[in-house]
Amino acid sequence: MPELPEVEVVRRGLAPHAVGRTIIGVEIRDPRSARRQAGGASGLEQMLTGTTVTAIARRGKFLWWRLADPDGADTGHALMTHLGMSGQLRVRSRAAVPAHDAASPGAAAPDAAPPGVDLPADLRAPAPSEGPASDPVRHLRIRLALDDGAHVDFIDQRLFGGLWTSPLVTADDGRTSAWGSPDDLLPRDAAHIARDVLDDAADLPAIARAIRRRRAPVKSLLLAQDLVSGIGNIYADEALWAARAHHATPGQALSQVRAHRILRACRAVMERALAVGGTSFDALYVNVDGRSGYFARSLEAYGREGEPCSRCGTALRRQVRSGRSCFFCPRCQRRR
DNA sequence: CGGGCCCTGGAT
DNA sequence: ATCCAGGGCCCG
Repeated sequence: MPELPEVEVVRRGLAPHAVGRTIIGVEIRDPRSARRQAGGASGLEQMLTGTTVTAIARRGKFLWWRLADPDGADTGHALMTHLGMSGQLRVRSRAAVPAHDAASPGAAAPDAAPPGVDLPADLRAPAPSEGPASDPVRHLRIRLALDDGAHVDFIDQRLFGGLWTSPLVTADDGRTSAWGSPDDLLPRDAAHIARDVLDDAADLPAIARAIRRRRAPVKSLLLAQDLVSGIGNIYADEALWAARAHHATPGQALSQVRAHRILRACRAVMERALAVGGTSFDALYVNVDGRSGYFARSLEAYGREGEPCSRCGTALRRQVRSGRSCFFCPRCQRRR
């Protein structure tokens, strides 16, 4: 499940392949992955085709591509990417396309290619029904063809993510809007997202004060992306474990010191995850599967119900709150 | 502010 | 055959 560190790994992996490239073709194999696009699938094709990527930026779990017209002027819209639960972006150079990935005769419907774009046969996506359920190719939803022969595949098994364009607005604090952003502009659809804990412009003491004004359980406040962004269910549990805080403690019940400590724990766990995520990176494969690297080894709380707490040996417990699992140590993480 | 919904496929 | 996981958005 991609949270901030995984999305940042994707940003860093995508940028060197995409920045400076022109999008010459857009193939939407499942319009549900473009459902947030005004004008639907054809709207997305029209907005992207012929534009040049000038930057890849990220705030929280939202990733966006800055786009310029052929004359170099900013289009005023960004290509938004959200990975949701299962989204991946994969960059493939033309040479790296596997043989089975090339469309066999008759595999792709005649109308699969976008109007006005003649994609070479080896750049066309395979039919969605091909391959076993475990094959990521089966979940290829959108393919962007770049002018150097490479393409970027958006793969999303559970369809919670998507690609769509959003007009640029100005960040209200006037600072650089996000990691990788060249200026203070950001997409309107990301303007309500708070700065994330790795953002230099994030004011952790101010966020701590905001948490302390709220009555809701601290974990649900950590997950509120308009308060502080980038934290998902897994890293929330990890940070609360590290800060020895109980997920159900009301924000109002926290001292400023404790609230600040929890936020610093969020930052620390994200930094550690990002450092590990970088190791599983491959130049031609933008890996977003966080489980493969960091998750297997470093999780202290998440998914470890019944296992001993590494600090005190007490069996970790699991509770369901608001439909989400909370893993915690009943001894280290007291509700206060 | 909590719950339902969007989705799929692996686990039970 | 049913349940469950997850992020974000919309509803009440």
